[in-house]
Amino acid sequence: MAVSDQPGYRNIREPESITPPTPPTPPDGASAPGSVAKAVAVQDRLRPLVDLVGPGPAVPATVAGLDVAYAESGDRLAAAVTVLDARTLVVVESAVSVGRPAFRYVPGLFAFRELPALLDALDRLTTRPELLVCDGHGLAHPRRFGLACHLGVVTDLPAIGVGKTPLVGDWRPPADVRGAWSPLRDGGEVVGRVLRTRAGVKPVFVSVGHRMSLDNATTQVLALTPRFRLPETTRAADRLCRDALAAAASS
DNA sequence: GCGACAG
DNA sequence: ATCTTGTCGC
Repeated sequence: MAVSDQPGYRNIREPESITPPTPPTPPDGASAPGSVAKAVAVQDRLRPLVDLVGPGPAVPATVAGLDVAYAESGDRLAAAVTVLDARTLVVVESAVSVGRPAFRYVPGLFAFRELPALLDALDRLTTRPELLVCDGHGLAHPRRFGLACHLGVVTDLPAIGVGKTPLVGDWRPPADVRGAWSPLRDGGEVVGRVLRTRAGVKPVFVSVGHRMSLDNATTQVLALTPRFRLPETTRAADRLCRDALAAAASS
């Protein structure tokens, strides 16, 4: 079956000349494929490497948040990683990387767009965080290999995905109480949880990325959301990459 | 053929 | 993702 015939993928075209002449492709899945078909192939190859058991750290010392901001022109981006003390939620280290989107946006292939810049930012850290909290999904993905899985496998760090909107799956709104959740089901399996991090506010979509159990992922997200809908890790990274983009634009 | 579609 | 006008609430 052709890629363009697969369910859930309309309007898929080859990413024309958005990707500059690409150097030799490293075999670790960290670089940008030259086509949609190759990107899907990379996901299919790396998916078996996801550790679905975990359970991951119960009391991590440090937790990293990752996020990316785009220039309005869409031709420039800033990726940020912020490392927080998991107990105090204070930022202890951070790094940014400014560059170009590595792939056009295609639902399901989102990781290829941001991964290179995020990995570059991670490389600039002196600390190795004990958990990655990604802005996007992990297993809650059409091929069970969203950004959080990709980032987790490539770095071999425990990782979870926290999305603001669903990509796949059926769900019912959880009770309007912080901590309430309902399963996110797709294709007959539970791929994540719809978690209420604040009463009276839209829930978030939590899924396993790598080396984490869904229970622990839920626990960690609640620990990171004492006050706001989104994890403090994500909020810190969001602020940082926006600021970095603004700074890069004016210099 | 018509929707649905992380950021 | 980013742009947008107004509105609500602390």
